[in-house]
Amino acid sequence: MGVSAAETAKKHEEILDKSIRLFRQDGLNVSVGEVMKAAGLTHGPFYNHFSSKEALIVEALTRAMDRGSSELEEYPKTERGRRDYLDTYLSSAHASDLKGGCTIAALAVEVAREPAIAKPFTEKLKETIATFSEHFPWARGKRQARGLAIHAFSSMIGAVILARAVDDPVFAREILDETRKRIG
Amino acid sequence: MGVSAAETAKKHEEILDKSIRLFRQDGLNVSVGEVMKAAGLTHGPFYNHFSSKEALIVEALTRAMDRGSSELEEYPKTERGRRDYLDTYLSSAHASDLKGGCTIAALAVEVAREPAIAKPFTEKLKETIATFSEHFPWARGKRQARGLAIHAFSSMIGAVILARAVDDPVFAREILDETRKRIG
DNA sequence: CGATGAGCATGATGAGTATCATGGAGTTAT
DNA sequence: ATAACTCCATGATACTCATCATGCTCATCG
Repeated sequence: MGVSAAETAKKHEEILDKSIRLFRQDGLNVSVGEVMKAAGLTHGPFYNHFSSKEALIVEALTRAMDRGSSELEEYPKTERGRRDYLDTYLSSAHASDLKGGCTIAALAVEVAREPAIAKPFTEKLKETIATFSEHFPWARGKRQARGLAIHAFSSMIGAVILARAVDDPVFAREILDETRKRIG
Repeated sequence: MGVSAAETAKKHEEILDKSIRLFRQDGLNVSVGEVMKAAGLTHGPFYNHFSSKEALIVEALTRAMDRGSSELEEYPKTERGRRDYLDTYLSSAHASDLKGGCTIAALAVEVAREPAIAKPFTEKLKETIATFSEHFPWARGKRQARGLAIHAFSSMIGAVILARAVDDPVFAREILDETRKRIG
């Protein structure tokens, strides 16, 4: 089954997109076979696309975090835009959408265990914090924008992680709402 | 090699203690064999102690979170005690000690992926939040102690998780310090 | 249009995994 | 003390996994 260059490129994209969803959902130990199945292929051709599973992880993680960054930057720099972003991030819908949600919240802990992927993660997190402190300047003029951004972002990450781990929807929502009230 | 009841009980404890350290360090997919080796046994007798790997996970997680709770309660209810607790939690030493550190920060994401263990996790987290809002009443009298406790705890969890995932010690410390400055 | 080569499916390999089966040794209840 | 029982080590079973090898099929380039 020879395949055109365009289709090959499309499959490559597909592997990346499906894999990051699986990684967020089930963790980095999702098997190569599952990734390929999700992309509509068998396990074999994986190594025509990536040199190893670790290479896929690095590439998928980098891309996903890039997307997260540009999504963040797309939000208008108005008060309203910021509110929407925070509302969305701390929504029950986001907490329920592990697969499609924030990559940092889903995978940061596993990154800590796999130092090989820490470098791209660190870069992207720095960008995110920078964007945050630029566009969400709660303390504009107080020279504390960055510190406040770090605190706000940490609490958002923590809240989503806790809300997801919790069995009780009321408690989960309380975590999200109480956090939302206190940032931005 | 028959073994006395006392030694058996001790081995049981050892399996629980070593396993939770391994789980925090490397995640819940640490193998039964590794756990048993860490406890000084071979893989076989595992099923004399636990009915399944999942049973071990539930028991180890519950115990670890109980310990975390009582540790938290042990801190004196003085201003100084609270400060020490927060300083310790948001220290570089804690961030570096994945194995021995906070179970919630290490395993919450994996709990979200393994609903079987969500119930004990939820119970223990509720206790933790309750203790927090009782003993760390930043807003005593304002009727917002609980909300503030949730926000503070979320940001602590998030900060430790991010600091651990990050490659750059200066950035990691910044995350911890900026968070520390803004709670309690 | 014909040769080349990339990407495909199938299948093999070797390592790791959870769990169960077996038999021995010492502890314990009788 | 003796019998029974419990926990141990070793080994077996039946997966699953990452990675590599093979051969085929078409897209692409000359």
